Amino acid sequence: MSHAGQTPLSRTRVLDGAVRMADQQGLAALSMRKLAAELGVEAMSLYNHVPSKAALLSGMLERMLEQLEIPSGPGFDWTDRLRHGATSFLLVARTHPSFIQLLTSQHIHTGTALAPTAAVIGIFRSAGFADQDATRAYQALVGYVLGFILQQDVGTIGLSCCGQDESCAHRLSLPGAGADPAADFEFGLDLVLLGLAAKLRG
Amino acid sequence: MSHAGQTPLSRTRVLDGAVRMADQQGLAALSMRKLAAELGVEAMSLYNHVPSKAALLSGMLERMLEQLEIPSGPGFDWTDRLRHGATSFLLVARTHPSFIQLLTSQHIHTGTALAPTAAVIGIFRSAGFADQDATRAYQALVGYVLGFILQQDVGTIGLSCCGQDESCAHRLSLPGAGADPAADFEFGLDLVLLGLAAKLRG
DNA sequence: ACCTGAACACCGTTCAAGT
DNA sequence: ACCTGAACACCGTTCAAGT
Repeated sequence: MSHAGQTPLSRTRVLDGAVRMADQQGLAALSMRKLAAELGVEAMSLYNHVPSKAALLSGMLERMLEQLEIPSGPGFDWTDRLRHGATSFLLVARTHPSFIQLLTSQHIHTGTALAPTAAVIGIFRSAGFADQDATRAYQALVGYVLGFILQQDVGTIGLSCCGQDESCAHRLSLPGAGADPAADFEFGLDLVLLGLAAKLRG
Repeated sequence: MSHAGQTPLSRTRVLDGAVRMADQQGLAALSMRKLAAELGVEAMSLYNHVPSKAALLSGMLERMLEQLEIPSGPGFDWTDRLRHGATSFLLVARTHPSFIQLLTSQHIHTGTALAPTAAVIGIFRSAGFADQDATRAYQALVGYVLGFILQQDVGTIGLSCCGQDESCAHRLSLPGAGADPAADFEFGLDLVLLGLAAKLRG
């Protein structure tokens, strides 16, 4: 028999398996050989559906980027649309702990990869920001969102030395950090969005 | 002879060599074996001065963190001290392209590693922020700085497909991005610092 | 005390061979 | 068209041996 009689391999099945494996065991534990084993197949079979490990990682990233929700329709204030987009970004990062690492190590130029960027720029444009200001607003907002998540990840990983319980007080010597992560995130998000709104008015 | 007659190996020489190698060829190209070769020594000799590759990476990160300048003395407004610290962070990231990647992959709890965090928290405290607000201000500021650099790195690397010249217009479909990176950085930095200052006033 | 060389258990990937 | 198995050039690291 060819592949133990299971449903045949496909790019989708390979990518799904890779994402699941990275979610559960971390990106460092993901190897072509181990992924193949978990799919009940030999390592080299993967190369029929994915040209290289780099392509596998890019495919995983694309799958995650597709999960971003950046509302474009009417019925929402531009700040609310960006707030929704930022929260969606945070959610994807929580669901897929390798998201940020993939984002910063794989460089893809497909349509689905650039769509979120184009969407956010579009929102700033329609809000009234001119070319360069739209770009700077984009960089400020995305910078904050990306950095906050990164920072929390560092804190979380650093925590692992203290056992499973999150009651580790000195964490990063930040008093009261992590008590309400969502509120912490929105504190800075409001700071940036309100600052941008003020800039737009005057 | 023992090591080709050169100056003897030491932790300092090993770390310096590793940082230089990562600066020039990227973190991915840094292996114990290649580092040893460049130091004119056998791979296993490194283990006399560094217990593991993870320890090597942590040591490199510590060396970079020591280069951060966060002024604590008087004669400066608290926003100016933070502005200086943020700019210093940007400089270290430019000098050592692996800085951010090391920061997010190595978790160290030594004094020199936590000093910058403590310094920034201290500045917010002395400016008048209470416990939780100081932490949130810290997260907002560091989040922005970290994320902006990350974002620029992604953009820069993405550029590599267009050749050496930076005249690649569509980059990340950001109009006018990269024309004045320092000004772009300060745009968001001011946004955060001015927002925090306003919050402090009431 | 420090450096070496062989060895082990891993990697990603090529290539010739099978069906 | 797709899967396999052996092979190649790499990894980090252990261990026994050298000086």
